[in-house]
Amino acid sequence: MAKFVIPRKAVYRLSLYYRVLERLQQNSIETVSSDALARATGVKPTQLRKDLTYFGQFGTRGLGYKVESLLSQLGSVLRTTRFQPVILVGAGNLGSALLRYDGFAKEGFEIVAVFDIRPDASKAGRTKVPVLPTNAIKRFVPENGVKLAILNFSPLILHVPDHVVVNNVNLAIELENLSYFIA
Amino acid sequence: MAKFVIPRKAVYRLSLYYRVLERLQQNSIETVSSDALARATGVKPTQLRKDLTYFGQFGTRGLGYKVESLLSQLGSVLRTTRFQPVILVGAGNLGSALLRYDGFAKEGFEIVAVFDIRPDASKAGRTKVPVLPTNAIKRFVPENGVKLAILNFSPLILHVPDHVVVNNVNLAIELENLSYFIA
DNA sequence: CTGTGTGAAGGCTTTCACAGCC
DNA sequence: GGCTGTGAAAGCCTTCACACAG
Repeated sequence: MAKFVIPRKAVYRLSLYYRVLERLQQNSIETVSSDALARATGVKPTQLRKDLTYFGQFGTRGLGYKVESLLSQLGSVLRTTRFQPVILVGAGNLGSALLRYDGFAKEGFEIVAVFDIRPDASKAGRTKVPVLPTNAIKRFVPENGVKLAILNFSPLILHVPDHVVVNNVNLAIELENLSYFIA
Repeated sequence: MAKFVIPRKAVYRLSLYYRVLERLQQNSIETVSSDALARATGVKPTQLRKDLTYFGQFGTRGLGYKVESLLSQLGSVLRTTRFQPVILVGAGNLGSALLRYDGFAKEGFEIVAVFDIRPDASKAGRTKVPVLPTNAIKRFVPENGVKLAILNFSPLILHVPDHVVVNNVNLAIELENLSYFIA
């Protein structure tokens, strides 16, 4: 399974497929075609099939995919990626709102710490998660088994070593960008 | 200015450049090279220059870019995209946290309504923004001058006409995806 | 000689077209 | 006949190499 040749975006979509499959299973639907699954996910059927082939052959020609089996197989691809300790950078309004967002916990991610340039007590407030100064990241990460998944809500660009993966989240920019494409 | 040939991602980065330039201006820095601006934004210098050429020629060879002038020119490219009324889909924990997030207002976006499948009163709670049932979107949008910038925090795929631009935000998926690339 | 502007090359991702299996 | 699996083609975006201006 040549992991390095798999497009990033294909992996991303795997998560989308997984979620739709969960819903199908809840509704006792047993098989699904690439066409139906693709439409529910907002992608093209050929893309879905292509994405799956990066990881193996899961379907039956002429029939489609067994929901349960595909779910468990995608699960085992994604499983390794769950239950990761995560840190947040930026404890502003958005970052601290996310601390109270239980969606992460449901998905198996534990936010173990938040970092902010000015970590004042008020921000920690209602949560048990420590709010630490940004410059403490370097020490914290190896000491706490954070395998370096970082969600960055601050307006700063984090310069990190190659093995560190950062996801920058700036919703205002997302929006601005979005609206550029309006008429 | 052949707008249709401009890569989406280039437009996105324009917003990033704009923000860094604002900071530079606040610090009374007058000129900046593509190299410095690129590093501050986390992109490659050639990419920055290429991005800018989609919109015109803003620099001086051998010297760099005048911060103020570039700022105002990028501003006029992006300006049209600001002060757009926006609707949110999904009033769960994350969506309602965002209602209290003042970052959007600062950037010139006004959230005019939130839609949710089950719009119970508790969700509206502390805010003035109405929480409406999802099926009211169709009527609401044209009636309220929403030019269809939609931030979707629900786990649903929104099927919309081509002229509608949707930004799907599912942070749990972002994270899951992020962690796939860790060791 | 420094640093921008840009055609051309390269790389990555999506889409096509159709072979292969149920 | 229906639907998956997949090499090949197309499309999109990034990077390179260098011309050109100050």
